This record gives sequence, structure tokens and C-alpha cells, in this order.
Amino acid sequence: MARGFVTAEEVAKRAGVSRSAVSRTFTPGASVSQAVRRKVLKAARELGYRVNRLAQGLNNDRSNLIGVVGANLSTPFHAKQLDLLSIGLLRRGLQCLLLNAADARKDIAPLIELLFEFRAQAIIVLSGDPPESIVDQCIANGVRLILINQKIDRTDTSMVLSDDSRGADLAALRLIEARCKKVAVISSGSQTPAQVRRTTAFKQKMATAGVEVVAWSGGTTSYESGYQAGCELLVDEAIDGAFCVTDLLALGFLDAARTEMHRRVPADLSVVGFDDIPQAGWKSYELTTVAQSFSALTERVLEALEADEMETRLQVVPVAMVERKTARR
Amino acid sequence: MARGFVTAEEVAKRAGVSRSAVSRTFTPGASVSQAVRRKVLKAARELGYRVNRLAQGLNNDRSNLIGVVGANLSTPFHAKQLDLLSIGLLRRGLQCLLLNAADARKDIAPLIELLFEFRAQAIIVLSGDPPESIVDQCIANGVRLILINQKIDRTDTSMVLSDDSRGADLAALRLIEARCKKVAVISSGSQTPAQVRRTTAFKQKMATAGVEVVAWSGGTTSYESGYQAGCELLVDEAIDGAFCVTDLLALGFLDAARTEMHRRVPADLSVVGFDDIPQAGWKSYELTTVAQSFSALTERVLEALEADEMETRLQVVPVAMVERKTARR
DNA sequence: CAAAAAAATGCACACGTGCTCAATGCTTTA
DNA sequence: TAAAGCATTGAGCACGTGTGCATTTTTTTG
Repeated sequence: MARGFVTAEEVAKRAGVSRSAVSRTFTPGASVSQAVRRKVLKAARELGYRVNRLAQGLNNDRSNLIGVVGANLSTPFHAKQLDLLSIGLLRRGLQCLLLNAADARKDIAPLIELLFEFRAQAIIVLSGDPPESIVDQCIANGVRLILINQKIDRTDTSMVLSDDSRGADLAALRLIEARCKKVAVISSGSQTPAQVRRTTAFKQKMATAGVEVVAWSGGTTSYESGYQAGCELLVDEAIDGAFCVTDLLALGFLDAARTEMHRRVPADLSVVGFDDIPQAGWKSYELTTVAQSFSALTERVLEALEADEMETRLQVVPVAMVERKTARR
Repeated sequence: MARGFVTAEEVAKRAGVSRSAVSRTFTPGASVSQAVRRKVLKAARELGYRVNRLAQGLNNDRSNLIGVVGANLSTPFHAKQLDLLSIGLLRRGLQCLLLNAADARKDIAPLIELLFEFRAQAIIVLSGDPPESIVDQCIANGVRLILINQKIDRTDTSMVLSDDSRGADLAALRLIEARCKKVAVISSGSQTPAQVRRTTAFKQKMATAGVEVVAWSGGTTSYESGYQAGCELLVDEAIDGAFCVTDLLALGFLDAARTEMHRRVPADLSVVGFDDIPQAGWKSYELTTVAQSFSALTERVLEALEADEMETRLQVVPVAMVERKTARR
């Protein structure tokens, strides 16, 4: 057998029919007789014929490709999200063209431009915010743009995001319930919009409740940063509560508190996280945290993808407190 | 501006040149005068022109797409691997078409066939083993197939895998060094080839050393399975060592041992894992484990991708013991 | 300045597919 | 049986691009 793929032409020749017949056989709803269909399918099977989707896409200008751009994909949060998303896309007959932006936030602009070249039907941004000009190009080219946990001030873009401020409020209320007198709020140095929203909402709620808040931020959104935060903050013995805007930070913080700074949790210190990644439920942590609904998030994203018109631009997904063992009752 | 993308034709018209000139402007090494090039670039910029890669791929039969198929992508191990892989592909100018096989092992055959339709240049399989017939089709169509941590008995396929049996030996030696008298070996019920290799090599090594081994396997490759294994196995008080063929299992096992079964690690019980996922280094665990080199694995994969001929089919990546605190000295 | 060499340019084809349109064959109706 | 209706079929165009080939323009050489 010659190198390369079999074309519809060759199948047609072998089956003794026209190329049109082959095309019709593989096009649902087209008009072909049973006899011809059978001959074509037989020949196709023998030759190992596969429709060429590139040619298909070129023709009817539907590539079936959905661009997914993100960064830090090994982070439990993003990994979980990508996992569900890629399954959902496949289930709906869409293909997932994944572009990983290494780390820098500003890398995503060229990646989106690359997706234009592949005529992606839609682009899903997992993290990082696209510059204004890119958004313009998307609508100019008729490419749907969907941002996850990212809010920009435009009405022509779909955004799906968890209710960060509500979640931060829940966290605040929980720490107040734990009778904390002085609490820390920990975020990473990358200052993603989601983290900023959580931080400010938390501060505000605590301010109205008259609880003292110290803010810490630094490093990447990682276990290590949380650990570092714990080591630096907990030299202050007055701190008896902490809200980590990300579970990963919270787990690092917890370990620092227990191992390095000798705090008993939740007796001496109450800790609340955000995300509810799988590790938060592990026995060594049992972190009390604000859960994002991964499934609801991806469900909304897929809906936004299929909606004929972008009737609802902004989808806010509710969050829920999951009670475990790191906050005092 | 009209809906849809700008074509080279339109750019040519605006720049007052032929379409060929446009094509050549964007083809490195083609012959165009500076004057024309400038005019074309100007027009392209104004119109927002992007080369259509689908058409490009159709023409010269290089799609630039690399298919990546896998399952359980939110697992720390696979997530890390996918992260590095997607970055590496992008860096080499290749695009990553990701197909997530939900969970079933047998789902990957249709996914690979789907990749044929997109004329993927190569297919990287992260997990699950492709049936013989699929492999045949790959070589028939000139699609390079690369399996990670999967070994099949063929000489026409690239395989990149960690040195499982060596790793299992290291684990065995370490538990012998810890003076264990009766050890457990824990694997998941899915019985992936990698897990089988590790289990059998471990058993064999222990047998020659005259140490009693009990094998446990069940559930999925998850924290929960490890936890369950711990609860079930450790009712036997004689067990003083365990080799979990995956870190995820090991972490669950550890938590069960400490929390539920009240063992002191490593005083009463030595535990060794395999993989060295990020969580293994967290302070609550500090798992002694056999490290796979993620970077080396992906490096070999990318090399196999670019190699002109598949000169080296089988790449075995060395593993290394990382000493932490769950095995007695 | 003339001739030769080199560079630049446009035309036309190929890539593999879906779909329209006219033509053909088959079935139903009067 | 003839006419009319309908399902089936094949030819040909369009999609957007890269490139070989012949032609024209520019540069270099003697």
C-alpha cells in the first residue's frame, strides 16, 4: 500500500461509482441507493478510507475545532477543569485544540492568533486575560470567545465565572463564626482577576464586621507560596484565622502552620480555602473550603458554545461552603 | 466588515498584486521583492489576514497537528505529563489536538480513528493500549505512533517508558534496607501494563530476598483506592512495609495507616511510592518514592516525534530513588 | 551599451471535499 | 400505455493555499 491516506476518488474507482456517490455515502441525509452505499462502504473498508476533515472544513468553513488556551495545566484546579472540558467537547463532536501558554500571562495573545489560522470555531480561555485587540479580532472574524473565571468589561463576549464575591463572603462569615479576632487573607503574586475579587470582597466583609485583616500575597499560585505565607505570617501569634483564595495555597499554609509554626488547627487557627480541589478532601488536610462546581462551570461553557446567539453573556455559577475540619465550630 | 475570515485573494486585490505574491510573502524563502512584500504586509495588517492552515495542510499534506489521546487527565501524573508535553509541542511549532477518553480503556480506538480524519502527523498515547489493528493502520497511513509507559510487542512503533522494573527493584531494596519482614504491594484494579511490570518485578526481587509479600489490588488508580487498601491490609499487624505502585495510591495508603489504622510511619511501617508527583513532597506526606523524570519522558517523546526515521523504537528512561521520610533508615 | 544572468511575477494546477444542477432511471397515477 | 412524479446519479464548481513553469523585469558582466 502506498504511503499517505486514501482519497474519495480512489474509493470511487474501486467501487465503480462516481466520487459524488462516495461523498454522499458519508454525508448523513444525502440521497444514495442502498446498492451504491453498500459498494462504497465495502470499498472504503477495504482501502481504509477516512474522510479528510481538513478538506471538509475548508469546503463548508466549519473546522469543528475548538481552541482551548490556558496555563499551568498541571495545577489541580486547571487539570480538573481541562479534564471535564475535553470530555464534554468530545461528547459533542467537537475537537479540542490545546495551546498551553507555558507560564507568562501575556503569551496568550499570539496563541489566540494561531487559533485564528486554524479557523477555530470558538476559543475558550482557561486563564489569563486576552488584550482588547484580540477580542475585537474575534468578533470581527465571527469566532466565539468564552472566558472562564475572567471578567472583562464587554458585552460581546461570553464569560462563565464562579461567584467569587459570594464565596469570599461565605469564607468571611465562616471565620467570623469561628470567633476569629485577627485574620490573614492569602493570595498569590500573580493577582489574577478572580483572586483579586475574592480578596477585596473578603476584606470588605471583614471590615464591616470589624475584624482585623492582614493581607499577604506573593509567589505563584502554588503549595509553596502558601507554605511561605504561613511561615511569614504566623510569627504573629495574634493571627487566629486565614482565608486562602486558592486551595493550593491553603494546603501549603496548613502544612506550614502545623509543621513549622506549631499551630493546632482548628483549635488555635481556622483556615478556609477556595476551589475544593480533590486534595482538599484528603485525610491529612480535610480542608474547609468554598467549592466551585467544576461540572456546572463546564456545563455553562458548553452551553455558551452551542447557543445560536450569545443571548446570555455573563453566567455566574453559584458556590457552596463545604464544611470539613479546619475551621472551628 | 463582513463576517468570516479574510483570504489571500482579498489581500492581493487591496495591495494591487497577484495572489501568488501574497502567498510568497508569507512563505519563508520564497522570492519576493521588498517593495511588493511591504505592500502585501500593509494590506494584510489592515485587513487582519491570517493564513488558513486547513488549506495549507490540504495542499502540502502537513497538518501540523499532533494527536494526543489519554484518560484521567486530572490525575496529577497525567496532568503534569500533559502540561509539559503541550508546552513542548507548541515550542516546536506543533499543535496539540487533545482527545480525552473519559475513562474506559477501550475508548481510545475510535479516538485514534478520529485523529486520522484530521490527518494528524503523529499520535501520542498517554494511557491505554491501542489494539493491534489501529497500530497497523497507523503505519499504513504513515502516521507516527508514540506510546508512553506502554510496551507492546512490535518493532514499528515508538515507545517511551520509565524503567519500571528497575524502579521496583529500588523500592524492594529500600524496604529490605528498612528491615521489613512482611510487605504489601498495592496496585489498582485497572492493571495497566506499567503497574503490572512494577508489581511483578517487586515480587520477584522480594522473593529472592526471602521476604514475605502480600499483593492487594482493586479500584481505580486513585487516592481512595490507596486508602481502602490501607484499611484492609493493615488489620494484619505483621505488615511493616508497603510498596504502592503509584504515588496517588501511596498517599491514600499513608493516610489510612496514620489516621485509621494508627501506625507510626516510618517507625512501625515503611512506605515507598512510585512517580514522584508534586504532592509526594508536601509536608504532610514527605513520601519516599521512585521518581519518574517527567522532563526526560517528554523530551524523548519530542525526539521520537522529530526523528527522520524511527531509528530507536524503544526508549527507556532511568528512574531514581528520592529519599524522604516514609521509609525507615 | 549589449548580452547574459538573476530575480521577480503571474498563470494555472493540485490538494480532497460538499453541494448545486441537469440528466437519467424508476415508480406511480390516470 | 403514456405521462407525470420522484429518487438517484454524475459532472463541475468552490473552498484557500503552495508551487512549477513560462514570462517579464532587474541586475550584473564583458
